[in-house]
Amino acid sequence: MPNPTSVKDALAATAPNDSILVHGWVRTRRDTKTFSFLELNDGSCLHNLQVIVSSTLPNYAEIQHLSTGAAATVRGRLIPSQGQGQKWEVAADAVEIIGAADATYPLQKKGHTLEFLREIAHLRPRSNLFGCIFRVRSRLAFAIHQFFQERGFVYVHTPIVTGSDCEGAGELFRVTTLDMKNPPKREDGEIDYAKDFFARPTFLTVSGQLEAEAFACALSKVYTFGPTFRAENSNTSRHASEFWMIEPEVAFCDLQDDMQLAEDFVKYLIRDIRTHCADDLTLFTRFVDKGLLERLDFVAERPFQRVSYTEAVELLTKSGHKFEYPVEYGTNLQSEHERYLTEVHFKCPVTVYNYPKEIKPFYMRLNDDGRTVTAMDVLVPGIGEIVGGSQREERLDVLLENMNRHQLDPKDYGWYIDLRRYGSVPHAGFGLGFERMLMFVTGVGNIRDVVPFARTPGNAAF
RNA sequence: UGCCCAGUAGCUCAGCGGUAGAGCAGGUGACUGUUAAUCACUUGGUCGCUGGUUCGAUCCCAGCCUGGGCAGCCA
Repeated sequence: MPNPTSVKDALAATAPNDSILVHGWVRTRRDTKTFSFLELNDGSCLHNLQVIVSSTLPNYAEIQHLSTGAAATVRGRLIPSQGQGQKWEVAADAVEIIGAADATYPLQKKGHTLEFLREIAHLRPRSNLFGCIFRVRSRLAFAIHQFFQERGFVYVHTPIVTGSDCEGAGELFRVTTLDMKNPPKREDGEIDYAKDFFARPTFLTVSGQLEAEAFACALSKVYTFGPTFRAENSNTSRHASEFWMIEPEVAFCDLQDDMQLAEDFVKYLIRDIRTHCADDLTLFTRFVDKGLLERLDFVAERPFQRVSYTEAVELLTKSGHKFEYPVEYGTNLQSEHERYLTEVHFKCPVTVYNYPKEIKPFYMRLNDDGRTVTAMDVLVPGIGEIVGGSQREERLDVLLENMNRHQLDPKDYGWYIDLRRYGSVPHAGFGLGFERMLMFVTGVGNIRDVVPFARTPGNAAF
């Protein structure tokens, strides 16, 4: 009995093979008088393997009832196809029905809406589009590790359950084993988390940055790549409650280095997907976003535009463009402003840096002007913010002052402050939203469609 | 969370104050090295839920539920 061959390998064959074994799911069946065409897909690639099933096979009557979605194993000979459209096909000697699928199988041969497919998240990876998306997702994750590993970065697993609720990146999910119906109470009537599992309040992490800083101040170049959780009631096509984030953190690194790293990183990922997921990208180009390949190449080849926040505000004010929200110094750039910069004015990714200190978190390094901090955001056409980063405040006194200004209690940040007390060095890092990068690379417009089983407000089915 | 849009067959949609139609899928048959095959016939619906208006509601109104778009928060 031969070892199973993947559809991908079968289609890439360089010579016929008179004994081949293929597993897969039936995509479609077409009958003729003396034989049937069976298209088998096993997810190894976008394409199906065409199988010729002769009516002389003993179980041919059963095979004629094989419908879309059924699982089958085929033994036979890989031969050059007589028809157009594929180089190889399999002439079956035996077809074993492993798992039938009846008429209630929800996936048709015809296209479905993305909204419908979301409701059958357990079956949608069997569609062409989602097969492509999740193969690209896998490759993108691999490329991320490759980029950092090639450059001597150390992969750090920062905690998912965190004891600090003060990372300043949004609402947190509480982690508790207390009995919600009858929680232990303190004398003041508040819930007594000292009696909880970790003997303190705990949450799901919103960022591994602070912990990554600790490791960067020891291993010099580190990165995290893991799940993060935000309990924000965000209902948009680019927010999820559970998403993956890549957070490099580099010691002896300033904002300029940081911006360069982010730019090199994004370009590397695009080039990697461009060369390793060519087939999948053609499907996105055909059915999702006609301009995808051009945009990817454009972004990979051209330098990102860099403008300071102050320049960006001036540029937007002078543009003469009417915005729904006015542009003024000291407020966050609105989506429409970011879109104007990256889609209309520069028509390429834009790195905006040096934001007013008031609108950024306490850990960002204060610039010499005393009014801005070394923050940077990378904005890309179609998605908006994909990277957010900064050089961190390494000066103990300034950090404490920042915390004071943000009304944070240094007691809650003991270990973090320690990093400035012992061998403190300039360091910087950023966070890149994995799903947003995946959206950019595939052209898919909704974050719910690049996550295997998406978690969004009001939705954690599956 | 706010504003806007939509819920009709398994899917994608049309329709209309007098309780419904198409294409695809499914079934049957024909035809064919086909490839989202083709052709003929055919099964299939409490028109999201609950109230209200009306002689009569799938259609008009209100509330609710679900989905989507945009905005805020961010990655």
